[in-house]
Parts: sequence; C-alpha cells; structure tokens
Amino acid sequence: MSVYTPAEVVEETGFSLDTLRYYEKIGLLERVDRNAAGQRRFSEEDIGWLGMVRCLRDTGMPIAQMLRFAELVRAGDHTIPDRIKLLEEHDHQVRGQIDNLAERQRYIHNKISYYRSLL
Amino acid sequence: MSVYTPAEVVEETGFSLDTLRYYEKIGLLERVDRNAAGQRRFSEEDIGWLGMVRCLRDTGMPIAQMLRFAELVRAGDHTIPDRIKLLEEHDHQVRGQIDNLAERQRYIHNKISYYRSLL
DNA sequence: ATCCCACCTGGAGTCCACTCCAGGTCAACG
DNA sequence: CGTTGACCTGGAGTGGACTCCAGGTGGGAT
Repeated sequence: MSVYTPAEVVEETGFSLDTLRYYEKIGLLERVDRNAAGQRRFSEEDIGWLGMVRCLRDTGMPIAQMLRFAELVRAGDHTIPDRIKLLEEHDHQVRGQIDNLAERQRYIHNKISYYRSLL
Repeated sequence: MSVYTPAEVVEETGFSLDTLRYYEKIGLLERVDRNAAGQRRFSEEDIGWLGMVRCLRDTGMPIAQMLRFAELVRAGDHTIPDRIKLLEEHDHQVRGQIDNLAERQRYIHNKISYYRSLL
C-alpha cells in the first residue's frame, strides 16, 4: 500500500496543503495517518476520497453537504441507498446549473451580436 | 417612460432590495433617480441593465469585472469593441464551466452506477 | 388623524471557504 | 555541524458578496 506525502497529494489533487489540513480539521477528510515525526502520510483511499471531494466541490456542493455525504460513507454500506439519493439530487442540481448556464450564454451571444450590429 | 418602485424591481429582477442598494453603492448600478421623498424610482434602462447584471452574475462573473463592464458601457459607444471582447472572454469562461460540469457529472453518474451495483 | 408599511442612510455584521501566521520539529544535504 | 526546507499546530485574518440594523421620513389606506 503506497502512501503519499503532503507535497505529493497537493500535486495529485490540486488542493493546497492548507486546504487539506482544513478539510481534515473539519472532518471532511478523516484523520490522516502520521509518520513517527507526526507528518501526514496519505493513503490511496484518501486520494480516492479527495477525488470525490474535488468533483463535488467543483460542481458547487457546499461543504456542509459534503460533510453529510462523508458521514454516510463512514457509517457503512447500509447507507448506500442514501448516498445514491444524495448524489442523484446533486446530479439534478448540476443539470440545472448546466441548463442555466447554457441559457445565460444565449443571452450573452445575443448581446455580442447586438454589439456587432452597431459596428 | 414608466418607472419602477423598489418593490417592483425586487419582484422583476429577483435581486433583494439590499442587493440593489449595494449595487448602487459600489457603482454597479448608476445612481438611481429619486422621487421628492428621496425614494428610488428605477427606469426601464435600470431594469435592462439589471438583466445584464443578473446574467453576468449567474454565470459567475466577479463584481470587479462587472464594474469594468459597467464603466465601458458608461464611457460611450467607442468602447463597443472592448465590450465585445470582454463578453467573448466571458463566454469562453462559461463554455469552460459547462464542459467542466458535464465532465464532473460523468464522474457522479459512474459513482451512482457503482453504488447501484453494490445493492 | 393615525397608523402602518415601504422607504431612506451609514455602517456594522455574517457566511463561506479558505489562507496566512508564529513558533516549533525533524531529516537530509553540503 | 549548520542550514535549509518540508512539515507540524492552534488560531487569527482575508475576500467576496451580500445582509442586517438602528434610527428616521413620508405617503396612502382606514
């Protein structure tokens, strides 16, 4: 089982070291292992979880909801239906965001066309 | 020329009254007319501009950049090429957001499928 | 006439998600 | 052996975008 130093995780996940520490502090990331010197050594699982966190964060999920999801994950397999439900709701949310952006984009295109017509 | 009371603008634009005042205070909204009692009376143009602001805001443009755009608009017609440039750049930004969301959404779908496979 | 409710102003407070800081430890490199 | 430099902790600070508050005015319905 390979482990990752903080610098490697920063590189791998794109989160800053401060953000990783913050996520651990608030419990979004479960207590990360330490080496003898007290330095973090992230596991493969931590990396995987951080991939999920990145996805949820980048699709606009608030930290509070990610925490709820994290708790479901920790609570064990019997929460899988709840996790599916949460992700499906979030998926709808994301679809809504995309549709909304596409619609706003049409407005922007119209505006650009209008401006061009004035030249 | 019809005018709108604050309550009507709130209704029409979906911005809160506090947000409208805030936008005026920072100059995102040009000084709105007042009636004899000092109450705001928004013009048709204000409404139109607020539509643009809503579009830009909802596509994630930071206030600082909206302010730049507002200044271009106020500076007159010779800034139209600059406005087109700004909007085109923002349009790319929005396209990027949409693509990114769509990609993240695939991740979410995979995760949901995976969870379903465990049931 | 009176009462309420929509407004007004300047300024303070809030929320979120980080980000930075001070002061300290350890391992390695030259 | 000294000095980086990567890392640690707890806690304070930041930035963006509002949101709320206190104290006050004015106009319209009853």
